[in-house]
Formats: sequence, C-alpha cells, structure tokens
Amino acid sequence: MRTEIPEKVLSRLTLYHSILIEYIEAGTGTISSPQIAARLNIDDSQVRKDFKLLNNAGRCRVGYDVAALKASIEETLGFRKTKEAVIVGAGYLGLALAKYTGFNDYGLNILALFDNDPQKVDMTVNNKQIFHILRLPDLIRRLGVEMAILTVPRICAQQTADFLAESGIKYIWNFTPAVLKTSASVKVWNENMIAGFLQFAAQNLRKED
Amino acid sequence: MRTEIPEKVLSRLTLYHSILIEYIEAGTGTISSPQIAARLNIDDSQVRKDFKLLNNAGRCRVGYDVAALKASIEETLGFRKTKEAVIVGAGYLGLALAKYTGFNDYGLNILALFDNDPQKVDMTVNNKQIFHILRLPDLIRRLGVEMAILTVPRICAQQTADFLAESGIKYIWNFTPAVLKTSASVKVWNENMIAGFLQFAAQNLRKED
DNA sequence: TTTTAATCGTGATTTATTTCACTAATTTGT
DNA sequence: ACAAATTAGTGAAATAAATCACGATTAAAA
Repeated sequence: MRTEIPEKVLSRLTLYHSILIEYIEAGTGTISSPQIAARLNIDDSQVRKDFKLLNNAGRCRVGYDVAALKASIEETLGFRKTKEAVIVGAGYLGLALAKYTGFNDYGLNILALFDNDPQKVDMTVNNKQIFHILRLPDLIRRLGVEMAILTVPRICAQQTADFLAESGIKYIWNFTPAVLKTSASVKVWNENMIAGFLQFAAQNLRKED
Repeated sequence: MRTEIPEKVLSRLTLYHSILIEYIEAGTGTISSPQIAARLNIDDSQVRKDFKLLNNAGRCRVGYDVAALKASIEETLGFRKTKEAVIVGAGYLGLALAKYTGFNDYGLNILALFDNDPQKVDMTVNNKQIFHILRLPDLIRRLGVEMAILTVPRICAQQTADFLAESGIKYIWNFTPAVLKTSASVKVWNENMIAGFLQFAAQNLRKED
C-alpha cells in the first residue's frame, strides 16, 4: 500500500530530518511548516504536502510533533533496516568512507573492503578488513551482501563494475565519475561529487567572467 | 548573453562529459543523441535540446563531434576557470578530498586545510599544509580564497560556518549533514552523501520488507 | 467570550521538465 | 542517380513539480 515517493521528496526528507535533529537537540517539541520552509527557501505548502505523503498530520496553530515527524521520516527512508555493503577500492576515498562512523546511524553497515593492491590486503580499517579483490565473489556470497560501494579510479570503474555484477552484486553506489554500463539486474546510484561541485560552481562563480 | 542553464541540465552535462571521455579514449570521433540517450535511459530529444542550449550543432545522420562537444561542456561547466578553495576539517573525509588529485582536472585547486586539533597542525597532505583554524581569517584574506569545503563533524558545522562567514568566505561546499543557516551573502552547496545513499536505498531496497 | 493571528490542509494555477511526433537533412548502399 | 535509413532540430502535448490562494481550525490574547 505504500505509494511511491518521488525522488525530489526523498531528497527533501533528508533535509527535514537534519533540521528536526536540531530541534530535538534544542528541546523544541513542535515545528511549523513555515519554519522549515524558511530554512530551506521553499514554499511552506510544499512542506505540508511532503508530510502528508508520510501520513503525518499537524495541528493548526501549533505545527508538527518533532519526534513523531523524525520517526516517520526515518521509517520512510529506512533508517531502521540494516543495509550491508562492502567497499571496493581502498584508496583515500574508500578508506575515508570505511572510517566514517556516521553511516551506522542511517542503517548502513560496512563489512569489509576490497582492493587489488597486495600491500593493502589484510590491513584493518575501523575494524574492517581489506581483502584481495579476487576473494570478493566467495566472500559476498557467504556473507549475503548485495551492495558494493565503488571507490576505484575512474579508469578501472567499468571493468570492476562488470566483475561485481558477475559476482552477484545487485546494487552499486558509484563514487567514480564513470557512467557505468550495467545490465538491468544491477542498480546503480551515482554519487558524483565532482558533478555536484561543478553545478555549484557554474551557478555561483559564473559572474567572475 | 549567456542564458541561465537549469540545474537539471547541468547535472546531465556532467554525465554526457563522462561518456564523451570514453568515446575519446576509444578513438570515436562522433556521437549521436540516441547513443547517449540509451546510456542514460533518457529521451534522445532531451539530449539534443541540452546540446542546443550550449549552441552545439550536430550533423544529420552523423551526430555530434565528440571533441567539440566535450570542449563545449567544459566551457559551460567552467573547467578552465581555476577555482581555489580550502578544506575546513582535516578528518578522514577532509584528508581524502585533499589527497584526491582528480579535482584539478575540473579546475578545483585546494590550497590548504584547517583544523582545530593541534596534533594535526603543520602536517602536510599532498603538498597542502594543515593550519590551525584560527589562522584561517588571515590566510584566506591574503590568498584571496572565497570557497571553503566543510568537512567538520555535524555537531560543529553551524558554528564553523558562522566563523567562515565572518572570515569572508563566500561559498561553502558543505559535506556535513547539517542544514546550514547562513546570510544571503554566503552560498552553500550541500553534498549530502547520506541523503544520496538513502534515496538509493529507499528506491531500491524497499521490496525486502 | 470574542477576537486575533498563526497554521494546517488542499484544490486550482502556474511553471518547469520531459516526451512525443514529425520534418528536413544527409550519409550509405543499391 | 535513387532509395532507404538514420539523425538533427523543434513545435506540440503530456507529465511532473512548485506555488498560490483560501477556507477551516485552534491556541492565545483581549
């Protein structure tokens, strides 16, 4: 019965969530749609419509219950469901992600890392072991892991993605700038940080021409 | 005379760019809109309209010139303009970004890092020195830097952003999950990786309920 | 109690974006 | 030279998203 929530809305939910955490830390029990809208520079009716989508009712003249709203967003975004993943590519970015503890709060549990550099193999990062990439097919099968976080250099991104697909990986969170070619059975989410930066730059630094 | 290019289009431009690099590496001189569209699962007329926005003409029955198109996209996205920035927060993510050499290809030049941990001060990462945060106001003024990449823990994100604003920073590329409160004179781009992940998870891992 | 002001909920409107459908051009093959 | 097929270019239609506008509600103030 859960209706499909548009990507734009999901994106806003994460921002609402961040604001709600602030309110909880400040001990404020309710929040109104105009308050949230002002923070995000969006229309307050949009905020209300988003909350409606989560079946979250507010009270006139008062607003929404912060704790209930936060719980509702976490439910929708799946914070509670544990999602296990491995990191493929133990370079700087891969290691940074492995060391980042914040993911756990969002239900992402990183089990191990893989790399093709023998020097890195068997090192441990944040209690997660680095394995040789060739051990990936066997290990993910035994662990039942379906998601890989891809942090290899762009130049070998496609061949690594092919290898992951063959190995049974179903979801790739792609941190490389490559546009991966995959079969329909493998879902890819592109976290193109450079793209994000360029959008920012193109929108803001343009006037310096 | 340059018309404002919508964010959606900018986002696609970065994907087109990545595909064009592949074609150049493969030695292919031209590319057609259906080819690109197929890779990205979008409509081919959309691709053509995007290129039209860049004043890029194609040839019937042949397609677009790969090199010219790539140059045009780089021009639009401002690859050529050097954009200088400092990293604020020398944690794992800050260090990973400092070590990442790919940014240079996109015109982003990271000059230095800042942190409040005395242990880290004066260390060097990828030829970039880590300074104490208190030296930031003076240094960015002398270097003429207007952009900061914020990679501090969420808990101190807002106070750091306030400090950056006071110090004269005009653009913040925010890697923290916090929704920053800033005056209109400071532009913020949120690179919320967790948001990206959650969108991915909510869209794909939902069926396991 | 009555008034006032803030806020929710939501239908209607507007705006933005994507897709469709078709024409004109032009390369390739016969 | 001609036919066939592919592709660019683009206006029209459809879809999606954001904003507007306003009635209903309700807490707080007069």
